Amino acid sequence: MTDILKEITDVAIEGVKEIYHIDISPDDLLVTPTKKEHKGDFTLVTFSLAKALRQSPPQIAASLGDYIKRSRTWVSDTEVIQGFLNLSLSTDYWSSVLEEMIHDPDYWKPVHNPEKVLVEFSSPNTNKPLHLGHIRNILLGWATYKMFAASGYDVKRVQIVNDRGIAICKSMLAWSKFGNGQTPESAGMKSDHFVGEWYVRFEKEFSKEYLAWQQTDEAQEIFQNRKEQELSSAEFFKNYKNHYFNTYSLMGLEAKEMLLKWEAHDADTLQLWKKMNSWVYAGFEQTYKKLGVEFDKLYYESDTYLLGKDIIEEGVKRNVFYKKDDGSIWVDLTAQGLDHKLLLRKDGTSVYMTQDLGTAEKRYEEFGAERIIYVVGDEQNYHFQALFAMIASYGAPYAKGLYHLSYGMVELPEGKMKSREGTVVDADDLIDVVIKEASDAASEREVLDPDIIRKIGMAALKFFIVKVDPRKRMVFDPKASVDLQGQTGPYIQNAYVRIQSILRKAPDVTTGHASYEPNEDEKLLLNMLSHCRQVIDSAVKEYSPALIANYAYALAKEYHRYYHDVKVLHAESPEAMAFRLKLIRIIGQNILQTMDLLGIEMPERM
RNA sequence: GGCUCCGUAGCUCAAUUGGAUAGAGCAACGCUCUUCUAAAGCGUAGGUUACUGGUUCGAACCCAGUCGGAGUCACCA
Repeated sequence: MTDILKEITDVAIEGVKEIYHIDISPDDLLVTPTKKEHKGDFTLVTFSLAKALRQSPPQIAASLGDYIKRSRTWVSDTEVIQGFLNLSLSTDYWSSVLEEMIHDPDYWKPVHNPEKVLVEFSSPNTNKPLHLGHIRNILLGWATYKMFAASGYDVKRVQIVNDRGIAICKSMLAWSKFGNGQTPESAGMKSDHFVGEWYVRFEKEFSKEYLAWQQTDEAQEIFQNRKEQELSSAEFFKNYKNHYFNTYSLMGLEAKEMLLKWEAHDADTLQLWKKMNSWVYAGFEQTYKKLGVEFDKLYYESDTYLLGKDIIEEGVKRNVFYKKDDGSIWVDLTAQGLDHKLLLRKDGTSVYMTQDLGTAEKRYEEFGAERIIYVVGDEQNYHFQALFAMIASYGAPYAKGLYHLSYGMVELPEGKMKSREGTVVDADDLIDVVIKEASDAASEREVLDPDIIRKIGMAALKFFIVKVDPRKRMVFDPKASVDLQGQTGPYIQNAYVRIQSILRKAPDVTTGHASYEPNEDEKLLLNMLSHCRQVIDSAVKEYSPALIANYAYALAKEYHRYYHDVKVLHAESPEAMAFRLKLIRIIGQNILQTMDLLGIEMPERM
């Protein structure tokens, strides 16, 4: 009786055949947990059968109810309301559910084939520290890794580090111009923040230069001849900034020269690049550690940015891609509802798309990954659509296993984060704030272990983010995220802690509980626990750790109420105590395990 | 403007994929600690699921249109 939903479906199909002599498939039936306000544990919805069986839903429900009750001992009672058939399951059934859970510590895990899966997440640029957007990415990536692994998949965690390009050159340039040989140590700063400061410095100096240029005759003439005459000066120059950087800017020129030198393997440039990147990596490492994540393999863009060219060459030969007169190479994706995409510039250098092709190929060769999950923000939806369509177009064996786990942007209550306006929430700052908040709250109670405080603060932060459906944009309210009450990580931790507190005081119990009849709350808790597997399976199928978060919260909430209503250690009978001790132990384990899938740790006390 | 996604209580989010009277938390108000941890529990109040129409036994969910928001449409990543 491992899968009660299947059992119910089976007996219903059997019943329909017996009574109506008609074959139906499991897809024709819907079995759901019974709504709390009605009596029963599971509900069979019969409306969809009405047409095929030529009878009204209440009649069908009644006859099926009779049949099921007659033929299955584990159904103790049935009730028909409209076309809903509510089934109550027997005490024996619930008792056996508890026993199965006790004897199978992995009862909550869905089972899948050990398919090889790669999860790519985090994937930062090396010119500045991690921020709130990365945190959502990292937590989603980590939870995805954990839930796939728990379901039996062979999962590898990777990130691609965007360690080259114009952005890091900006930091490098500003540091070499204005840095006077400062180091993170001499400046007393976390090393990735230190590098970020130089990026900011570049932007500041560049803005100054740009502003000054706007006053020149050259700039004014361009402004006068603008296509969109309705634009104000400020609006026009805001849009023109990128173009200015690439054409007139001296600093832009210097940065681009630096990039060229880097590509030409200029020794000094490479040395500077290595130095600054090593600072950034040291900083990232600390942040990852605080977030409790690690990786199996790091890919560096500096190693991969030339990949993919042979695929393109091959594709041109096979007429999958085409060459324009100027020598650039393109792919036509109009058949897939997309447009033409560039793959190789006319000078033969590659673009982002090119290396993505190469990297996917490389990963398939290295890991034999049958599925690659890219955790990347939804602003890149189109890019991945094109990428996957393209890979499919040349018939790569791994094409069908590619998935873009697209998540929505994190916004602040006052709107979008903008680095230019300094409204970006830094990852390290945020972590400090939530831990500080946990510490303040703890000091009002009793003095607590710093490690417990850390767990509580991180739980608040992580749960706040991971409980939201990844696909949706979310608003991150810093004040609400440090909340320790209500629908939060610490609320769930508190349920766990209360269980541990009881278990610490519990005597060794040898009494059986066979004669104990569980009450409604206990049946509900067991019901929830036995659903855990389906929840995680849905989370895996939908790539949504939020489902697990919502499950864990619902379980904790139900437990808190149960805790309030029922005594475990001072139960009315030894059988009741035996039953409840087993039950709460399972609940505790389940909370621990499901929260672990989200990267959230449980303290023993709080 | 084209394409994609979104719109649920004052705020942040759910809703078992088309099922019963749309649920939680926060904020507000009122209760409950000599009790296994009150970071908790209980109650009150809060909704025309943006709007209009359609599909059907049944719609927050599917279809059409309208309004509002976001993303994207780079020889950037």
